Amino acid sequence: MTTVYDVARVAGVSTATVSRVVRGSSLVHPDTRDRVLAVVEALGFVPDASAQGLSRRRKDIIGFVALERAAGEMDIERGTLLFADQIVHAAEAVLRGTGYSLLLTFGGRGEQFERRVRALSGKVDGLLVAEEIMAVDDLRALAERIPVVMIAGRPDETGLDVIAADNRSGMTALVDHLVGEHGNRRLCLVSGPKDAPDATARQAAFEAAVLAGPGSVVEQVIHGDFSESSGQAAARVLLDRPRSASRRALPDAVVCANDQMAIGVLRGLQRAGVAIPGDVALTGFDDLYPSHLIDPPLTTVSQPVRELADRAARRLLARIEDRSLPPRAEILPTTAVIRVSCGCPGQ
Amino acid sequence: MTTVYDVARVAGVSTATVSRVVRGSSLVHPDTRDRVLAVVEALGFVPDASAQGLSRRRKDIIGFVALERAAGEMDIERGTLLFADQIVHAAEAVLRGTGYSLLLTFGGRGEQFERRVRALSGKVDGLLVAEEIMAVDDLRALAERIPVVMIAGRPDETGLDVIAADNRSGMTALVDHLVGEHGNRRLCLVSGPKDAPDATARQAAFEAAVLAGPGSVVEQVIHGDFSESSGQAAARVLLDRPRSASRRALPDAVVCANDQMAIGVLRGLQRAGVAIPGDVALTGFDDLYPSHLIDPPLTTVSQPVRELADRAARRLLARIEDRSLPPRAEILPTTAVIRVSCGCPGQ
DNA sequence: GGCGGGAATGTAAGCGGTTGCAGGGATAGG
DNA sequence: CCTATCCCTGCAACCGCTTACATTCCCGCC
Repeated sequence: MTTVYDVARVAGVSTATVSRVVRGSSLVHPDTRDRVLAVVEALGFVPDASAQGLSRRRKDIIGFVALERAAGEMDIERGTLLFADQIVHAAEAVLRGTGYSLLLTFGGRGEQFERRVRALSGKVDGLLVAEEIMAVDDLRALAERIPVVMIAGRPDETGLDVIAADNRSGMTALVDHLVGEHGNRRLCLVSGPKDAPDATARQAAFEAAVLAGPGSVVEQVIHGDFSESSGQAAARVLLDRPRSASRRALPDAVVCANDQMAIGVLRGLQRAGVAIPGDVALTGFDDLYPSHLIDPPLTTVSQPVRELADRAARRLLARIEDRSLPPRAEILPTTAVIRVSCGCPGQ
Repeated sequence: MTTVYDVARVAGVSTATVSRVVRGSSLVHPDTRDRVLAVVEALGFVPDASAQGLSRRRKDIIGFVALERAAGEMDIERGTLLFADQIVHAAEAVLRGTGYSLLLTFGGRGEQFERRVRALSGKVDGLLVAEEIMAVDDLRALAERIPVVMIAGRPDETGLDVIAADNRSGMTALVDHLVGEHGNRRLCLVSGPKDAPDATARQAAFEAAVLAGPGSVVEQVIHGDFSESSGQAAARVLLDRPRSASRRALPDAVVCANDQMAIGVLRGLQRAGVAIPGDVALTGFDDLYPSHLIDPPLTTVSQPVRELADRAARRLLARIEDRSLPPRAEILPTTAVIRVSCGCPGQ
């Protein structure tokens, strides 16, 4: 491996000069610079990042930690671009121009994982943490050593930088659309697990929005687990509802707390001969699924994933520059994406 | 930032001992070890990876370089798990147990990109390079400095380690299925660009397999560009074919060189009232799309992406251990994934 | 001619770990 | 009681690059 010493010797200068040339310092005579550069090229010299990092106290690497889907989920998710992947791409794009690189680790809670993140923290200048992957205490401990920015965590009083999306705005817009544009009155929600923060936030927003609508009512809330199969189960529940004189069996619209469950509901209802959106309007949440493959295209709420990652990366870089920045929670709005499953015409 | 010196001082030992404890060396008295460990914990000491890297001549990081989809493609690809993402997950899974981390960079050919990869090479112990992202010469130059393993590149005489998939086996199995099981005789191929190695390989395999079939013929080859819209264009070409006494307008089966184009063809034909697979059998290639969202589920050829990445990662680790390993090209078979669009019953 | 000043370059001290080698203490054997 | 061994620890020299500070050299000007 060629080093600055090799280059210095061959070029007949000191290592200081080599370093200055390589790092692009201005205080080098053009002739010298050219000579050194030629030698660098000839010898194929690439500075060792460890040595640079040690000397400059900066590694030019930032870490990204996210949940790995379990092996079981893998098949379910097969073919879908995950939240984490989108974040990776967006964050990498920000870093691209800066000389920083992205180091990543996936995993889930657990002793082993904490250890890995800890080791990881020695390799990076800052950490991007997606979702609620670690206990808040561990996060705080981490944040004391290196800058940490959370993506999509609960923007609570952790005292950490957080960039998150607001479940409310999109859900409200969605319900307004369903009620206002399409005149739906009797709405059902297929919610997530009761202990999932996102699920409860979406449910609260849903209920508030329906309550605010002219004459609209929450007819039923069914709890799923965010999986497609739990969506199918929800469909069965809907289909089994007794029809009475005062109400038809199916509601006007079914709002789901994520896209996967919406797909499940869609499949379940379609299989029973229910037309979507003809008989029932249906919506999802997240906009992670490739909606153009679904028939009908799914009306949903879009999380600004790339924007989230983009801002988080920038925030982290800023914090690395200036460790004393006050931590801040930044909340981005979600938006309703109107496609066809709500009853709107295509295209 | 606490260092080994801090720990040593507090624990009343030398830095050597601290280092030995942290690295898990056996030559430390249990009592000493416990004392040091306690201090490490109390002080929240995490060894600096740069210093370790410099000293041990190993960074415990491997790099991954892949093509970034252009901004334009982004929308088309929206919601699909990309080749690169799958590789990232698989490679990371291999590394997870080893103490190595994955550092990644996306990009495309171009001066700027070469530079970035070069700088990257100073940060890692080895490089995983996906697809033909760099000129072979640049790759060779890289490989002279650090271990490099290519994923899915052409397994030609580059003298580099390559792990690639074989287009032939899957395509052959697919055509055999179409011809043998479903009795299709008149087949069309929607191929890729003429200068794309994968496209030509798939086309050659297709033609050979059809030729080998009992009475089967290649009725037409249409060239697309791997995009969904080019698939739609291909559908138009198929629909415009003159029908004559000797042949119906549509072929028995349309084989596509990737899934995207297959989706395009599907949409185009369905829109014209053609039933898939009732009127025409249709197949894709890659199995990257979330086929369970498509109606009908797409019969296609599966690239063993995760297996590719898994082996590449292992190979790279092996090469890092022993730089003198002879380079080897490893070719994995592709397999036909029979779903519904070929005419088979679902589930 | 002498001197202040600025530009270009060199010297060398770190940066924070790791590890070969040496030292010291305790135990066992002579 | 002396010495050979075996453990356990410490000393100190790197690893390769950066950078504060020192040095040298060249101008220009009084």
